[in-house]
Amino acid sequence: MMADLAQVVVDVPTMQTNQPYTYLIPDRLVEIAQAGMRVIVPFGSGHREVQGFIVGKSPQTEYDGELKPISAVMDLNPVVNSELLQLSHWMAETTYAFWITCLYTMLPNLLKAKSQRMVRIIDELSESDQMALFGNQDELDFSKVQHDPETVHKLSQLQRDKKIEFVYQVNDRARVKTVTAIKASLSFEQYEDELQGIAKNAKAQHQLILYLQTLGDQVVALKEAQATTGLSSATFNLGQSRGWLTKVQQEVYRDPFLQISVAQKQTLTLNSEQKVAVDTIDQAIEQSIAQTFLLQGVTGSGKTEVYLRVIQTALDQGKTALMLVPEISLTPQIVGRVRSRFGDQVAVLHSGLSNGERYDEWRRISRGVAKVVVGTRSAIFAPLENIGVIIMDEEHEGSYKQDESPRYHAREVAKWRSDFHHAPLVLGSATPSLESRARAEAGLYQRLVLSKRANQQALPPIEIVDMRPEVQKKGETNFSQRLLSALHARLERHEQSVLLLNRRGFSSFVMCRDCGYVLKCPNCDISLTLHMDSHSMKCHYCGHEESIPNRCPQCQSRRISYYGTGTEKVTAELGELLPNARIIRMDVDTTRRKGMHQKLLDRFGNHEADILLGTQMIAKGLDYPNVTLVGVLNADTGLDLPDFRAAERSFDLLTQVSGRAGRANKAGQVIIQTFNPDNYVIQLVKEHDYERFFATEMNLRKLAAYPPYYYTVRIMGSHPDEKEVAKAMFEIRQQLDQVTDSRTIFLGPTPRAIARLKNCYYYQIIIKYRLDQKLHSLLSQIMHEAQSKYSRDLQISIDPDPQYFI
DNA sequence: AGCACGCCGACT
DNA sequence: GTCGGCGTGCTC
Repeated sequence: MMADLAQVVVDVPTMQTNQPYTYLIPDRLVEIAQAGMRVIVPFGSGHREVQGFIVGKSPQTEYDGELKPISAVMDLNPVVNSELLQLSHWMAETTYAFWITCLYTMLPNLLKAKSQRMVRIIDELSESDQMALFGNQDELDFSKVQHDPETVHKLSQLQRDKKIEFVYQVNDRARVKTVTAIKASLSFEQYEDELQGIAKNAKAQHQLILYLQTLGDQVVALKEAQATTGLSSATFNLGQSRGWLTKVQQEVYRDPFLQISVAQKQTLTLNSEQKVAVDTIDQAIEQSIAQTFLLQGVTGSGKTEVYLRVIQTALDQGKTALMLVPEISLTPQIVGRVRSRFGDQVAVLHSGLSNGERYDEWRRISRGVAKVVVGTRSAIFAPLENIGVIIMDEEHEGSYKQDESPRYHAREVAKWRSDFHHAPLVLGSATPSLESRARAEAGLYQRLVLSKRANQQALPPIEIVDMRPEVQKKGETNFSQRLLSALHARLERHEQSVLLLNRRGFSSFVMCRDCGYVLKCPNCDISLTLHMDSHSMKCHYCGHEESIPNRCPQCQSRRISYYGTGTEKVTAELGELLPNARIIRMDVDTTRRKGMHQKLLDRFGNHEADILLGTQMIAKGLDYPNVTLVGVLNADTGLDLPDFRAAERSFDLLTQVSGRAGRANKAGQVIIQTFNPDNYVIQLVKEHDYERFFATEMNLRKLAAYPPYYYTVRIMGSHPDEKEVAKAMFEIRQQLDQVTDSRTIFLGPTPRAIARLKNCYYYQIIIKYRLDQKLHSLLSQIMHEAQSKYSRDLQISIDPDPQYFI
């Protein structure tokens, strides 16, 4: 029996509608409608239509109400295959997100249709209403008038009088880019006949026919045909009207690679450690084993070459490969290398692409044209089939966790797909996350170590400079004598230096020196940040902007000025200390414009500057042979944040930035300035000793019951009224206490460090657990009940394994 | 989300 | 008496 019912997940992201609804498949669509296709369905009262996904078909349903039919099917082929459909469901379950949100997250933006609310006239209006509201049209886009209360009021009256109705239109935005192309419409002999018929002096026509004879069945872009023949478009038009050729619209893919410079193709020989790693992973690919490997390699140890080799193996086996990188803009070299090795088989997916480019890359993957995918977090959903290997470079990076719903971790999704495809997963890092390193310790992951740099250079020596005596001697400064003379030496030798200003958890704010007043955002309880570019104070959370005060609003003192160190201030100080040095400053302000990031790096790479001074963003991926000195101006700021991962992140940052020195044949040197020279993080960075850092940090995590010993979940509640959130969150806490395992630990509810944000109050409960059978279903239940149980404005979100705790 | 339904206060 | 405010429940 033909299934004629479809289970549809509708685009109404609420907990109450987070389930498949049953629809009739009308006869005309029975042959077409498949699971994984987007559909338009009527939903709710009135003429409301929404987009949805068919997630299954069935001949029967439990639902005994009246069924509505699917209005339209939006796709000819499923946009979500069976694997990704299952994955979306799993993700919705494990991240407490709406199924519909998960489905959209896996697809390019363009496939999210925009629904338009139109107002349509159904009965004659008075002359004045007609003109005032609709003019000469009989339809009106409601979104254009919805902010005008008078018009809205008028429209709702007319609706009540049944003069107008509201209609919802769903427009698919996905457009395929096409170019005009031509193809020959006659046979070789027929063209011979045509040649007899044209005038002797019609040279252009003659040439056109000769050209068409060479084409055979080929379809050639009109532009290209013009270029090769040198004939004008008029000639081709004439050819069309004579019936010599036909014009067709040919689908093309937008090329996102035009801007990425492709590095020189080079074959590198593997050292013995690399060889072991490659062979081991190759074996898992060939035998289709879903083993996870932790590829632990010091900075510059040639992890990329290992990736490329195992991708090649997957391709040789007729399989595909998926490679994730933390941020494309920071690792353009890697993309370049993959592309130079595998050419057109590579598709790239990252945030820098336009919606159109992203859609085209996605289609190339979907159709099996692209067999290797390189991309950032969301590329983990690339519709590749028959995956042979999945690679995650810099697996410890926080950017692999999405910090909005669905709050998935790409590592977990990668694991899921690795299991599904029976393909190995390779996690690469110089400073693995404690979670991954601990799993390797427990034997769940297989550890592969690259302990030597590929270029045989030793890791650069790291020197720790105690800033306390420096500041006592010279007063407030960002540069120790030691660092200054090292910079001097580089200038004289025409070598380059990189300076890191650690700004994590640190901002330039305005403070009154007399009364201590700090300028804060009126909407959010956080300090405003000084922006010299725009001469204003800005809130980094809500975007509030005001002018820089010259008198303290509290005590009227004029001694109100900025406090803290920004790259601007440091650049100025450096300019005074080393007047001859050419400095490039890199931070969020100088790289805000698209492409600026790469431009600045390119300038530095071309030795147009001696010193690159920047924030965290300079720590990764930078690979310039002429850099022999790395200085860290203030190693401390990240160490004492109220976040259990602060030490781990600092270790990673300092290790990464140290790795920028001495990449080629010149020896490198690293100088780290700190007010805490004895801190274990600083000391172990100096020793290049990740393993001891791991052991030390694991002990601390064990004592404090944090990951990897415990799992964490955060429940966040928000409401415009503080009393409402607090009440609801305390009730949730009680509910948790009663049901969950006694060994499970709760923190809170507490107001967030920034309790008020965008005029909402935030409270959070942190849950730490090891084994808790009931917790998951209880959390799902809390999500479900939230809307009906508490105030309607209460927002509850649940974040499994949150990355930031402040 | 968006809409209907229903229950209360303040108005022609 | 009724218009319109918003709290509540439902959407195959």
